[in-house]
This record gives sequence, structure tokens and C-alpha cells, in this order.
Amino acid sequence: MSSIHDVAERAQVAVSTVSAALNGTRPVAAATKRRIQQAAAELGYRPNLLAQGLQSKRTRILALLFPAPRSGFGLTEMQFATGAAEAASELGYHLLLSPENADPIEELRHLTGLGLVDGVLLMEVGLDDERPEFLSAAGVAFSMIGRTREPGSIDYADIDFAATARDAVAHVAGLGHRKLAFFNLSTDTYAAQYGPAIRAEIEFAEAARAAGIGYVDDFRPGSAEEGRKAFEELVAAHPDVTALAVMDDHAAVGVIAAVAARGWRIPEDLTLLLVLSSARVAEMFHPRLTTLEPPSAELGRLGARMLIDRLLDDGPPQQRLVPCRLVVGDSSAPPRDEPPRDGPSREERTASA
Amino acid sequence: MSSIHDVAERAQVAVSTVSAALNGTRPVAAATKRRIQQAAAELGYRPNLLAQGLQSKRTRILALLFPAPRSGFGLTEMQFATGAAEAASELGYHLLLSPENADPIEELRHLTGLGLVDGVLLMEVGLDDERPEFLSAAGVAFSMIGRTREPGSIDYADIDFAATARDAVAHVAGLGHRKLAFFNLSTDTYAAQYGPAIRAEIEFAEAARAAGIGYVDDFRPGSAEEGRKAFEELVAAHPDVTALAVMDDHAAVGVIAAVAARGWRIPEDLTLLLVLSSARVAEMFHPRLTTLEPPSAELGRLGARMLIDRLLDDGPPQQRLVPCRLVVGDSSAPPRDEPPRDGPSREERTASA
DNA sequence: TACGGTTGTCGAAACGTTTCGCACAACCTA
DNA sequence: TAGGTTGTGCGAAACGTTTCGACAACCGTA
Repeated sequence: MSSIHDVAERAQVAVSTVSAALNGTRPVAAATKRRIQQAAAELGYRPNLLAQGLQSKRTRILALLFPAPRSGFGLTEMQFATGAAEAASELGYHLLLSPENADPIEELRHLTGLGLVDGVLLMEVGLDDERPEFLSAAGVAFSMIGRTREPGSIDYADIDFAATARDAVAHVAGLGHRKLAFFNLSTDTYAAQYGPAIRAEIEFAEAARAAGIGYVDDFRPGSAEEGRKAFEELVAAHPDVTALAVMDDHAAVGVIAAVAARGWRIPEDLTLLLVLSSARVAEMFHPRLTTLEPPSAELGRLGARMLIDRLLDDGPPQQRLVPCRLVVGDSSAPPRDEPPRDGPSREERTASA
Repeated sequence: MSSIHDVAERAQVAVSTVSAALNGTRPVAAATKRRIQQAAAELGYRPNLLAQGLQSKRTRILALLFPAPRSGFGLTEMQFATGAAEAASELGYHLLLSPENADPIEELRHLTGLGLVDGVLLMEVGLDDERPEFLSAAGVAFSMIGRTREPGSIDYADIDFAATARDAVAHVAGLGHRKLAFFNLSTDTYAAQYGPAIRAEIEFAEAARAAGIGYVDDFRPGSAEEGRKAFEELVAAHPDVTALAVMDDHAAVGVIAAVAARGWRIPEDLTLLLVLSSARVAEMFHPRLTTLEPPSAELGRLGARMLIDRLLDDGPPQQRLVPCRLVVGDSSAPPRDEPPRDGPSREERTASA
């Protein structure tokens, strides 16, 4: 690989002049600059990022910390990563994919001690996450996808749960439903104070209250089997529920099975919404489920962009909330007129269809 | 951040001695070494990766080139990335996530010119991919996830399509099926000479021939709608097919809908296999589909590991094929005794169940 | 006693940049 | 014509490492 020395030699100028000409650091005579640029082009010169970084203390490398694949690790997280990588790339930055091991803080200490990265992008941020505090104390620039309980003046991009819940409730209320149930993420996830689990539950309750429709959120099924059970219990305890919003993909599978087992149909007997699941997953279901699709790639892009902004100059903190996109599928319909009973209700309808 | 100078000063030795003591590059008196290690620990010293890289020409950074998200970009690709990142991390390497833009070769030229990465990990390798050739010519170390038509002596990790097809065929033949159909990836993907599409088709044909069962592979549906149509055509043209292997997730959705529309049931009337799709996707279906799950994370790990091996010393090329894992779901069953006819076959069975 | 070998340490150079103080010429102004 | 002001370019230092030749001290042996 040719270095700046080679360019200098070929253009018959000093090394420092090449640097100035290429970076525009200070004025260089037009003719000289042209000669330098040509020499650089002929040699296919690319500045060495390591040398640049060593000198300037800026590497233009960002680290994306991603947690050890939990059970629910999927498309959404992937899209954070690709979104962030693309945004970084567009702005001339690189993205390092850093898996987190058992001790995230130690991992962080190591990573930032290397002098390799300019800043860190945190994802899967818990409400009481300790990483932000550490990074702040260490003076490392960072931004979050998601947010802690009290984000203070830290940059973050997160889902707008309030707007998402409002949209979801407006959708079902608009169809005429009077009572909505909400199946949260698994009990474990909830207990771990996972932000989306906590916030979604709060905001759905609030949105339902504001819209004046009934609301139930006692269930947190994390698997198909738990989803099935939860649905049975729901119907037993609240037979007047006609719409259901489910956070966990697998629980939704169980719900659908339970609905079919009772001889009910979607959407005639139940309007089913998938919350925070990608449309690609929703398409796997039959009928295609109505989804509140998280803006994952967008959040990744935003996270990377605000981190880069922060590195360039420190303006006020950027805190962005983006709502999920409502993708109406075939699982939304007005409620049945009267509560369905067990039995051959499906056949009755099939006959009339 | 403290530097090697600080350590040297604190331990009262020369900088070069610190380097030698910490890297074991050459012998250092035990007492001195201890003093140095203690000083380093007290200061929390971490060698600067940039300076190390600048000097040693080795950065311990690998780049994973990932293509612009195609339609089918999903879990599988994610797992390449996380698998590779984990393996790299375990071996003391870092993984750079590099999105590919419109011109992959130019992108590569740029990336490798930076001196930032020691090697490149290629994924989504096409049969006639031009990237390997470029990298070979440029003298850049790399390995592939997937492989070109003639991989020569390039390191790669890929799916063992022959074994996968054998396993799939053995599974359905073992259940008693006598004729298998194969729905490949979309026509576009096939036309683009996407390795898995080409190889899977060849190997399924071969496996079916070897097992002595009938085989059809005229279809390449890339969406639910195309899947539905393809299934209709299949049944019309080959009423004796009782088992179907589908490569495209969305096509499978269409197939399932078409099966239901005819009043047939899975697995009673059709054994359905999902090929190259993750078990997590298969669980979304009802009934849970039998899957040939690609060893994505494993391939990612292997790719990273063989690349690192290559960087350390050049032994013979490593070329690994890993078969998909057969995960038997609820969509596999022995064939019905006689070819199903249109009509109330489902009701007959429902009554007897 | 002198000498070759071993052991342990040091200092300087090099990796490829950027930055900064200076030098020098040309030009303008008083 | 002398002094200041631009405009342009140069060289050296610095960033934090590793590497390598030099060398001092010590040992055993001839």
C-alpha cells in the first residue's frame, strides 16, 4: 500500500503539504493541489486509518454492543445493527459488532481502553442498566437504543410506546371494540425490568383509559403453551374481551391455536394484534396478523447518527421517540354482536359465508 | 488513558522492557517482570490497539461484508454475524460490520486500503461472485460463508446440501412417501445463481434418485401468492405427490393456505418440510413445521475461525460443509393411503378423529 | 588473567499520519 | 526603499507501540 510519502515524492512536495492539500487543513496553491491529487489518484493512495487515528485520537469507529442472544433475539435486533451500520457508513464511520459476555462492564472497560472506538452504541438497555452510568463516568461518548428509567441528558432513540398504544387502541376502538386485553412479554422479561415490557403495559393501560374502553393486562405468556393457557384463562375471566394485543410472537401462536380449538375464528370472533413484531413475522401467520411494527432500522440509524453528532460537537441531548407502524392485516374486524359461546359458532358462520 | 511510558516510568525500566515483559517477546528477569506487571495493573494499562496495529501491521480486526438487505434477509444472516462475532471475540479479534453498497468491489478496495482490517469474511457468496477473485489478487486474507462454483483452495464454510437433501429424503421416505416435490427459492434468486438455490435443487434431485422415490422440482415460488399457485399447479400435474419441501418461508405460507382451501390437512394429506429456515420461524406455523434448520451460527463461527487460522499461519485450505439439522415438527406423517380428492375429505377424517 | 558466552536491559528507529512553528518570496504601502 | 502582509511550502515533533542492535555485568573456562 502506498503511503503519503510516496504521494509526496511523486508530486515533488513535502509530506505535510500533501496532508494539507488532501484534507483542506489550510490553503495550498491550486496548481500544487492538482498535482498532489493526481499523484494520489495514480497511486491509489488511501490514508491509513490507524496512523490517522493514532495522531488525531479519532478513529471514526463506533462499537455496537449486543447482548448475548436471548431467546427472543431476532429480526428486530438485526435491524438495529444493519440500520446503525448503514447510517454510520453513510457518514464515513465504521461499526464494530461487540458481543457482550457475562460481565458487560468489564467488557466495556476493555473495549474503551483499547483506544479503538470513538463511541459506543448501547442496545437492549434495561430500565436500571448500569452501563450508561459507567460510560458517563469514563467519559466515553455513547447513545442508546432504548432508554433507562431516568435517561437524564443522555442521547437515545426509543419506541414511542405512548403513541404506539394510542394507535393500537384507536384501531380497535375504531372497529367498535369495547374491551381490549394485553398480553405482555414473558414474566421473566418483565421481572428483568425490560423497558418495552414495562412501558408498553403502562401506556396501553393509559391509552385504553383515555379512550374509555375496558382493559385487561394480567397475562405475560412467553411461549406458545403459555399463550394458549393465558387465552383460556382470559376468556374464562373476561368473556367480553373482543380484541387482544400480544407482544410475544410465540404466545401469539398459542393464542391462535387456542382460538381455533374453541372453534372460534380470527378475526370474526377475535381481533388479534401483534405488538412490536416485524411485519415479516406477521406474514407467517394465517390469517396475516395486524402488526405494530417497531421502527428497528430507523432506531438503529438514529442511534448511530446522534452518536456521531455528539462526537462532532456537543449540542443539546437528542432524545427521539418513534412510534411503531400499524400494518393492518387480516386479523382485525369489528367485534361480533354477542359474546361467542363454545360450540359450533364457526360452522354457523361458514354456512353464511 | 495511561500509556506504556507511564508503566515504564512507574516500574523504573525502559519502555522496550515493558513491551517485552507484557508480550513475552523475549526473556525478562522474574523480579523485573513482576514489577512491571504490578505497575501495569495499578495504572489499568491497556495497550493502544492503533499503535500496536500501526507497528505490527496486524489489527486483529476482521470485516464482515454484508449485502444490502435483500427481501429475504433475516434471522439466518443475523446468525452468521453473531456467530462470527462471538468466535472472533473468543480469539481476541474484533468484527467490523461493513454494509455493501452498489459497488461491492469498490467498497472492498476502499475497506482494505484503509489498513484497518486483517481479513475479510464474505457472506452471501454467489456462484460467480467476483469478490473472491478481487481479494485473492489484492492479497487480502479472506474466507467465505457459502462458496463459489469453483472454490479452488479458498477457505469456506457452507451448508452440506448433499447431506441435507439425503436427510430430508430419508425422513419422508422413511415415513413411506413415494413422491416428493421441491419448491425452490424464487425465480429471481435462482436466476441470480444464488448458491443455495442451485445446489439444493441439484442435491434433492440426486437424493431422491438415490432413494428411488419420485421427484418434482419445477416450481420456484417466492411469495405466499406464488406458493399458493404453485401448489395448485403441483396437485393438478402430480396428484401422487404426498410430501413437499419448501425453501421460501413466504411460499410456505401460501402452500398452507392452499392446502386448507382444498379442505386438506397437514400432515394427514401432505407432509410439509421447510428447508433452510430457522426453527424459530417454523414455530410460527401451525402446525409446527418440520424444518431443516441451517447451521447459521455455526457457519459464522467456522468462517471467522478459519480466517483467523489463515492469518496466523497458512496451512492447507479449510473447506467445511455442515448439514442442516432436521427438526421434526407436526407437519410430518405417513402418506394417506389413496390420493386425496377434492371435497369433504377433511370432514370425513374430523368425524373419525 | 583474559576471553567467549549468557543474561538482562536500554535507546533509537520505525510504522503513517497530523500539526505547528518557521522560512522565504512576492507584493503592497508609506 | 524599508517594513509589513500575504501566500505558499518545508521540516520536525508527536501519537503509542514493537523491534533490533548495542552493551554492561556476570559466569565459567582455558
